[in-house]
Amino acid sequence: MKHKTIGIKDIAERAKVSTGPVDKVLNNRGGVSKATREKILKAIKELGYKPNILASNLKSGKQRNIAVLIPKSTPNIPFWSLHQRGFDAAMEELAPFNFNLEILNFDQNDENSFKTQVDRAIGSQLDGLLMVPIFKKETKRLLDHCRSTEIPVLFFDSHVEDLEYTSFIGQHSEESGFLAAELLDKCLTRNQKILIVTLEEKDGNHLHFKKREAGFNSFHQKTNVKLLKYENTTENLEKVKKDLLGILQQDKDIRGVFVTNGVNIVMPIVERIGKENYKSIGYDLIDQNIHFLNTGALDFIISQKPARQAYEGLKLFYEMFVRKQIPQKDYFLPIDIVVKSNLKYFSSHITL
Amino acid sequence: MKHKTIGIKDIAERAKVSTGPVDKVLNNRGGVSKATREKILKAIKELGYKPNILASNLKSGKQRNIAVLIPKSTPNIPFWSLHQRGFDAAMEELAPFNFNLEILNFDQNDENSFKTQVDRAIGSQLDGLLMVPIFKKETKRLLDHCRSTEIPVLFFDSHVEDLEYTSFIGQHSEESGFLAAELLDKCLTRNQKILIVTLEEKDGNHLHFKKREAGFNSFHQKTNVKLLKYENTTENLEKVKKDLLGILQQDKDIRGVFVTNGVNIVMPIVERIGKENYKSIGYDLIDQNIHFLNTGALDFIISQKPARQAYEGLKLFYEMFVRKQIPQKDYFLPIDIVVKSNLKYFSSHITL
DNA sequence: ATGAAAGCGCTAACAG
DNA sequence: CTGTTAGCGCTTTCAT
Repeated sequence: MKHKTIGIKDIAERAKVSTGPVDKVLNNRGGVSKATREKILKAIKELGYKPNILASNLKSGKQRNIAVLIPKSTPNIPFWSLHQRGFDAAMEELAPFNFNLEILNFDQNDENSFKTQVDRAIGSQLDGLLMVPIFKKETKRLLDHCRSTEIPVLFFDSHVEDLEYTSFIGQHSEESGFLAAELLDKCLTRNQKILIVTLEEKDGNHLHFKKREAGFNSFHQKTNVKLLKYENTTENLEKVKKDLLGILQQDKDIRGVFVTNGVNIVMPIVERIGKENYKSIGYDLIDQNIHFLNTGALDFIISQKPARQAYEGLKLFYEMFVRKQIPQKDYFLPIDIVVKSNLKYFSSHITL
Repeated sequence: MKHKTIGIKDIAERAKVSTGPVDKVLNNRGGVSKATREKILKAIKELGYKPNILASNLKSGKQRNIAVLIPKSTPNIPFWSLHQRGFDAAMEELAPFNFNLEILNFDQNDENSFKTQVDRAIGSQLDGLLMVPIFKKETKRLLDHCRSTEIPVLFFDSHVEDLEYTSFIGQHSEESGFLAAELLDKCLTRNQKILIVTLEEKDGNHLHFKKREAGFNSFHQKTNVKLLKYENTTENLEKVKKDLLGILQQDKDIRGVFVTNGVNIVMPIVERIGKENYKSIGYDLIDQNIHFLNTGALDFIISQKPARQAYEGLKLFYEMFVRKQIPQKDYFLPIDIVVKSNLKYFSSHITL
């Protein structure tokens, strides 16, 4: 069954022009008189023309250069290495379309390193930019450049308000906190208290943590559950540990622990006192955290789905460049709940 | 930067033949002498040739006919309507590659209707078959036909042992049951009992339910938690309801409810007695179940990800036909935990 | 501003 | 069995 495809030639014929102008109209390249443009658009509509992306990409065969501005992974913060799987998967899938990825790493605690990479991005010949917008001022500078050169910019991981970007992909942090609260609530009784812990890198980007906490609190506005809060930097870890130990030992009504960041530091203390006394929840599927899921000390992990963010980000460029679709503004990924029994699905390479 | 692509011509040149035989070797079409075949394969390897799927599909432009053998959705069992979203998404994404879907519905309680559709599938000109293998005998007949005509067959939703199929996509039912047990265990104390409920259609396919239960039991081999079990068909619903009400009222130590099937029938009874007394978990994101998640009567839903199964199934055919990849045997999708707070991500059309 | 025409890399039909 | 060749639908260059 050879479904008669209508192509650029049919349009040309119908509009009584040749294929040259038709192509120009289809790709908004200009250089077509108003009159013929009208005729062509009319023919396109009448014939219900759908472009053949295979033919179009076969002919042009052009490279699409995508730069990825992402913090570098460190032994302490291996989180940023989790994205690679998604980049790899997408590149593999998009291989026929000549995507070209340049990863630009920076130190998330050092604005200068960010600036350096922003400069490199501005200097290179880009078709698209996928970035974690950690530092606002430099991000704005980069964004201005991209706007003037019409390069689409996708944010991932972190959201920044009132900046003009193309699209965002990531987790809704408040909702993840709200979800965490619901989960702990199911495991605890009403007279039990919950400790909220946030441990921060000294100069880091803490937006996520605040939002998670806000979401958590928002759930508990309707309950009478007592929430305690401990917040500190990771500069003096010994003090942090002593503090936490003290808090948990002193108040035996604390039975829930919500860690917005640094769950791998908190869990050894919980284990010391007795993991069977606590229900706990933390973020991110890094090995240090997974360990405590396996020992049973940590009950839940909420994943930000870094690999999926990376994968969907690149696919979004495919949608834009190859399929000429206009993306939605924001893509909030599903918030996955990971426990010991379903861990393998999320840590393995099976799915993203 | 024009990365010099090596094509079929380069191979021909290198092997001192023309493109004709090269194409035949690449596509295993036969009709090539052993000697030239060797030369060509050598050249392919030496040059690291990668086929250009754009060109290949542009030229051949052939239709791929995929039949989908799936139970029909009914008001009572809307589950089978959830797949459509996945089919739609995949078809949209694969539009350039001329896939053609034929949905063959059957009554999952009527082997005859299945047979009818098997006949239709055998009679039509297929390139691939995506099916729920409910009835073993007829499935085998269809499989034999497909093997002899070299049509790849993907099973989804249900797994059938010792049948030769290409690949399976779905949920690992035992593991989902094990997960359910872990979740309830987090919410209950050791002296509380759990009721396992299975409600079956009279002639249905109950493999999933048994496996879920087995997984659940397997978790509790290491605990001292008391498990009770209630199993019945949905033929006499009044009796079922009376039975359940009796069981729950009589034994106030029952605080957990695990429903392998029919959670929408069980939950009204839980609500009647007092939903705050129970932690409960059931399967499938159909509206009737979602309702109880929203009222707070049902704590967890495990989704089989029907839309994702449908989507991945079609994508697998894309991998096979277009990208000429050989699929793995089994794809077990991640087991998602859905609670009230993250429900919207799984019921909406955002992601699959 | 428009038309004509040469391919992109591959397939498939046909001739040798 | 092997070589030749005409396109697939679109982009792009060059001439008009």
